[in-house]
Amino acid sequence: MKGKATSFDIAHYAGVSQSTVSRALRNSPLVNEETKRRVREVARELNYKVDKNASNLRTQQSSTLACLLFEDPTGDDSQINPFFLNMLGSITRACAKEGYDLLVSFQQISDDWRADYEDSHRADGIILLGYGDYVDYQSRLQRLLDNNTKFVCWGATVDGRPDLTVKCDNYGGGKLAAEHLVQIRRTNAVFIGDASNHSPEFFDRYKGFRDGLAEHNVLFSERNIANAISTEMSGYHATRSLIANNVKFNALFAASDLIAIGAIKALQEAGINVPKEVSVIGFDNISAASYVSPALTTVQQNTTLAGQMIVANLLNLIRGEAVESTLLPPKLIVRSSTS
Amino acid sequence: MKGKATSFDIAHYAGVSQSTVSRALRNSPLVNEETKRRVREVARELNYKVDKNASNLRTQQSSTLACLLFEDPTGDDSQINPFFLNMLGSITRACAKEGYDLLVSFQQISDDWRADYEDSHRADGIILLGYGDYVDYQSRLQRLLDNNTKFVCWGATVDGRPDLTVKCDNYGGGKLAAEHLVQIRRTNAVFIGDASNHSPEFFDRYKGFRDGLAEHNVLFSERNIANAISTEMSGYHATRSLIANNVKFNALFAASDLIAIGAIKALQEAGINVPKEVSVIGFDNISAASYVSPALTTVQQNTTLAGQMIVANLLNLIRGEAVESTLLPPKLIVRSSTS
DNA sequence: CTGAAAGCGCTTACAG
DNA sequence: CTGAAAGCGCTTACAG
Repeated sequence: MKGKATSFDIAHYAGVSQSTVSRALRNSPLVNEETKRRVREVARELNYKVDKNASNLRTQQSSTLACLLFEDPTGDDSQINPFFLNMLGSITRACAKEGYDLLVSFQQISDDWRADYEDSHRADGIILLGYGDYVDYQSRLQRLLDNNTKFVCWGATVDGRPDLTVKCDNYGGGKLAAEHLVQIRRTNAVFIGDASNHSPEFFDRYKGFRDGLAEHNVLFSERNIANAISTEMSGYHATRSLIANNVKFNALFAASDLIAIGAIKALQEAGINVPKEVSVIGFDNISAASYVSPALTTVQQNTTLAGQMIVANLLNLIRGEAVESTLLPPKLIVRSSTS
Repeated sequence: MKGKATSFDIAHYAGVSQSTVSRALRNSPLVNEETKRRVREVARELNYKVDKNASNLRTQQSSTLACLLFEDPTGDDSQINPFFLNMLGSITRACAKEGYDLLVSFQQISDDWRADYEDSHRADGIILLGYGDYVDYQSRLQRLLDNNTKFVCWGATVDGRPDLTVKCDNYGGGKLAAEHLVQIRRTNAVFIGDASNHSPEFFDRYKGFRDGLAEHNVLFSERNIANAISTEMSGYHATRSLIANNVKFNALFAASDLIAIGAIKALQEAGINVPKEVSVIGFDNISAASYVSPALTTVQQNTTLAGQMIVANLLNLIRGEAVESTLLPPKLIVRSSTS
């Protein structure tokens, strides 16, 4: 036989019709057990596998999800935020568990999104991951909605459709950070990250932090915010400029671990001891957080659960079932960068 | 119109035949420019995308590669060696650049490989990533060969088919480590990792290391090998047992960065100063290597280039072109864990 | 330059 | 329980 075996080949050798082969391999209750056995044996012998293109074409679905991973604009070639790599791992696992394949695609946030996986029947639904400018993001999400594409976003909310988002309780996470600093009496704090509606996740972390301090009668001044995107480099420079501007503080809350790691570097270079002079808290709990010195206190996001919820919600959407807005609980991990 | 538009819908609205629509959208030189323009406009208006299942079925190819990522047997849910996550990132990028999609699948090394992506026409070729027991691995690779599946392996060689492997020059990398230790006069070394044909990559690193020392008349005793798989935990325990057994050494070469990071922890817990009393060298240059304290000297593998070569070689195999065995040059990155 | 038609390999309603 | 047949939406050889 030349080329790959088809269901007709199996039918021929098993002495049945092609329809019966198809039914037998899909384990249809209509088929006689003995017939099934024979068909399966021939299929195994000929190393036959159902052609997914044909089967998908016929059934009009793909048993595949697509994951678009947006990168930070700085995006040098090998630098992906490890947090998203963990998410990707968790999503892949969750897909496998549900019998779905996962198409992965890295996207420049600035490019036209290659979000046509669903239109081209290559995927039944799409997962959107990554930070980016939220304002720009919204119009594109709206376009996906208009096309009736099934999708779930990590972090970013879609106007009027909270069910399409899975995210960490960023506000609550910010509060956890504030409460910890209150407890260790380090309330003269700065916040590093974008505290604006361009980065709603960071903004929520900031608001939770500010409100958490306020609940203990600590006023947080907006002058103590230094803007940064989620990279080590950006955290480093933001912290340096705070120091250069003579801002006095004994605690630093960074919107992400990468920012915090850059901040620690800047502090140490300036001869400022962490945690003796400045306590530092990050957000995410990437693996580097436990390696950096001093080990970083941080607000953990449960990436395993996040991946599972994203996939579960997306599959429900695809099946046309109702899905609820999903908020995952953060958890404070105390290490030696705060005291 | 209900459901998604098809090429017949476009044909209807553009006033041409369906064949012409297909040709126009594939930019066939046969079609009149004005006709193309009209067809494309209608396609855009109706948000038409070619159905990939139909097109793949017809052309018998998928423009998709599959990447199987094997996990270490310890594999707790969220722990994937960051080195492979970087490789995955680089492979994804390389695929995108070539116009291919990437299917990602995590596999337990012990399971039956879900390597049927090619048989089911879901992928044109397969990329195999990850450490595992090489002896077990070989028979499965042989099965892929027997099925005439197009694939490329990272690290592991396939008997008689060196062209199917892309790997780092592990032997040369081991030598780099040895030469560095000779230079800083720390030649009473131990090796942590599996130095056997079950882990050919680690074994090569070991052999390069041993031979590199021998070239400078330093004899390396096999009793200075402690077995470990590529996890922090395993490196930690291996190092502890060396210390417990009273083995004396002033240098430690770990087969991977994760092992090295675990080793540093064990040394520090035992009150042994790194690098004053023991110099430590890892392998990979994962991002944690620069965060750990002291920052880890390591042998870097160029993951960006690796991903590009893997994809390039696989595409050549798929096209039926000749491919050469590919060995990537390692590079020593000196940080503060050696002196 | 364009169209009518065959066929890629399945799944499933229909008929028995 | 099984088979013959239609049809999923394309691409491309063939004919003009």
